[in-house]
Amino acid sequence: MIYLDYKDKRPIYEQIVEKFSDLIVKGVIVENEKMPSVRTLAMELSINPNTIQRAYQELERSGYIYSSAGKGSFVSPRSDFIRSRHTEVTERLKAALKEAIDVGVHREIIETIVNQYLEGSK
Amino acid sequence: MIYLDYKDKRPIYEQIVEKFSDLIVKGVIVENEKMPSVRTLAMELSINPNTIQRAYQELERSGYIYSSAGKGSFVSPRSDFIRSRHTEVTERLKAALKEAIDVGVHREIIETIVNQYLEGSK
Amino acid sequence: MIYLDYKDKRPIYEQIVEKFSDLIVKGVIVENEKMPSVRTLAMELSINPNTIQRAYQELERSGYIYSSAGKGSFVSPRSDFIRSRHTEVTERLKAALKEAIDVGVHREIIETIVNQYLEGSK
Amino acid sequence: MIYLDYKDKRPIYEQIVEKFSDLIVKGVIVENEKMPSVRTLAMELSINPNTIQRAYQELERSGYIYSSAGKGSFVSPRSDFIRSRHTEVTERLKAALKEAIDVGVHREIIETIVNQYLEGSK
DNA sequence: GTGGTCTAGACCACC
DNA sequence: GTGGTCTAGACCACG
Repeated sequence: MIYLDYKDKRPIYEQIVEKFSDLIVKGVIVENEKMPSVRTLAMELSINPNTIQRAYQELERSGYIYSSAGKGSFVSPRSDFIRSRHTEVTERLKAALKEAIDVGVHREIIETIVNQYLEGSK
Repeated sequence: MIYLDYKDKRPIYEQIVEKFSDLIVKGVIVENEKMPSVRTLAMELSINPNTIQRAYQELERSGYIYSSAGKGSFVSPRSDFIRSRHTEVTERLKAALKEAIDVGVHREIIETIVNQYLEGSK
Repeated sequence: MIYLDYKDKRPIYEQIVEKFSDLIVKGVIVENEKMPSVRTLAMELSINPNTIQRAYQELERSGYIYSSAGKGSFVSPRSDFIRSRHTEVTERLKAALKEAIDVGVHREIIETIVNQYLEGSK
Repeated sequence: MIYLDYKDKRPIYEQIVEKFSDLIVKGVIVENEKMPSVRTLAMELSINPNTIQRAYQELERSGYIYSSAGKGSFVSPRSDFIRSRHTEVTERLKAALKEAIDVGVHREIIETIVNQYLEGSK
């Protein structure tokens, strides 16, 4: 379900956060579905439970999951995080656009790229 | 000429690299212009010369500047780095677009954002 | 009669205690009225009877209910707990006021908030 | 500077967060002042550095301090956290008021308490 | 020296 | 069984 990339220089817990938030955003894991337990996932990835714990903690802070001791961790209802995710993503888009313009990429090139992606998503 | 942001989580040397690469890309510092010496810049920013040294190394590795022993560091000719910078920036733009679409941001919203920035740059 | 919030970080037994103590304080359940049996409530909420048991123990310890073996649990006479509940609640109010003042919230803002709530309760 | 209460059932890291946020809010520690290093504070309190780390991480997330590897942790400018602190504190006040009213504390008593504190702060 | 990450192993309350 | 906290000790990049 999840693979780690040890060549990636980002911390492991961050990779896990990214993987799961993706799965949740894309609807692969759905509302109120149970997340793998801290211990089992730790064994599966053969890393320390504390690292998983840290990742789950971040996922909870961002509203992707909720946990309750003794029961487990579960995926949050979509409405709880979808808004923040949108603004986060559009902020990144704005930054990328600003940088491209600053660096002097021609407007036509930017338009072409944007249109490609917008067409592809229809 | 350069200000440091201590609340920025990135290493200081990386901030310096970013600041100078920006200045160079935007043409504020031009081809073959002399970079401030490691020692004077270190004093100006009151940080360790090693940190400046490290930043200059990175700038050289990325092709933004070249150094000649005993004389100092100088800005590279534009053609040496401008292309790589462009592809780097457009890659980031593509990634941001893909993610926005994946997450389900409406096409109209993306178009509006893009147009805003393209208009602003005219 | 009672709903659980699984996103609440507090233990379930504590939520149950809070819900019932509220119902009792507000007079929804009255003196000497019988509490639902541990088993039926456990089934209704589909949780472990031990959890209900624990909640009832706490309620008894706090003086909200009393139980007699073989007969069930019953709501205590109001006078038994109402005083302690009042002091508890006013202590919390004092703490909140002190903190607001310490942090530097303007007196006018505090007054406005207080008046809003006092008006609303008329 | 900081004392731990081992009878307190809250986690240690949370106590530390509370102590420092108080010191910062009350201006005992001022803008850009250096926080004790993770290791020295750990030794002083004779607890594990990880626990301090966790506390500092929370303080940073809440905007009270900022940290940079290799340099240390520092108190944020007041403007960075004062707003969030105010809303947090007024929310707590509102909750306390609501509860007092729900439980049936007389309006006159609430008014008396509020006036006491408001007078005391003049 | 600093903060940040990770492991190994333990204990706790809750369910 | 679950998540949550804590300790002990290690390694890393940064300054």
